[in-house]
Amino acid sequence: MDMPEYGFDPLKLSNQLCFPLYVCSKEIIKKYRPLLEKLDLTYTQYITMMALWEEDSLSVKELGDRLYLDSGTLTPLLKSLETKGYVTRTRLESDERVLAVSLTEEGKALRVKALPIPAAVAACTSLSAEDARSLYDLLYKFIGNLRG
Amino acid sequence: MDMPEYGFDPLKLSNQLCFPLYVCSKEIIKKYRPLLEKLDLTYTQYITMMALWEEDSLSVKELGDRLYLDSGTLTPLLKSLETKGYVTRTRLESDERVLAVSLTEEGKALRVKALPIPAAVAACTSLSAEDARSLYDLLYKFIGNLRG
DNA sequence: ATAAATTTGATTGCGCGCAATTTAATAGCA
DNA sequence: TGCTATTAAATTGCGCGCAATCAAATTTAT
Repeated sequence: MDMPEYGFDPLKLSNQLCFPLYVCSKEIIKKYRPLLEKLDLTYTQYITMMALWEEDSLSVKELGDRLYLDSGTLTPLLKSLETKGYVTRTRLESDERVLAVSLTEEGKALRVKALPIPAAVAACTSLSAEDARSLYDLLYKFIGNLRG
Repeated sequence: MDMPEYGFDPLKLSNQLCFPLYVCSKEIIKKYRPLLEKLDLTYTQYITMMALWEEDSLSVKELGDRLYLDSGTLTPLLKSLETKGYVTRTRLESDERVLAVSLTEEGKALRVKALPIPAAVAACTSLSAEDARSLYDLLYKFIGNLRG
């Protein structure tokens, strides 16, 4: 027989922290889509390019560490970026297990077209600078705690 | 010819707000996986069940509005939940376009097995109560701004 | 030197997530 | 009454996201 319940319901959607995280992530990525379409990139491809714009020639492993993605996601994604002509994939002579991913000239040039994107997306959100900063800090605190 | 750049780089991964959102969402859902496995639910199925535990018998449309999901995601997901025996799918006589999703007895009973999950996940995060509250509030502020 | 363990990446398979299209049913209106 | 517009789901197709497995190369310990 069911007992009546009082007070806090741990299973209410509005009592979850994960649910708004999940929604925010999806909804904000949705804002990127029309902008990235012009560059022929998906969001995951975009952050991969960002990692390479910061440091050209990274291994799949290094990319995975920085982007929190594994090879099951990266391998087909990198092949797709190679097909688009944005990156090359070359195995190291010194260690044939390591696949080095590097930008092509076209891939490097794409960065200029991507430059206005962050501000364009930020314009959709209308969070104050302080709120955005707080959110940023809390998210990284969260990630830091999770990694273990 | 390239100009040297000074100061803020809008395309640095560490200058993005979306990236840590995306990572947090994925990493926290990863924490749910082993817990939900025991209930034979994925995370998306879990939040669908949560919506139904809150209010039994919702249309696909209502579920989509509450969960920020569309029919392309929900239709196969709900068929899967039906196959597992957790929900039924019935069209309304009054309006045959509307598909009512309702809990079976097994689906209702599953709630008890799910009760300890939120606390178990919260234990992984070790955010203080105040930080969790701040994060929660900022995320909903963010969602509120995005909906337009 | 050689066997065992580790590391790196590829592959496979499944479940979203979503845009676009289609089908069916209802509501609004001349 | 019909005609149109709208709404609700389903369907299709593609790209992740990730667990699990596999193969190859390297490191290590004996």
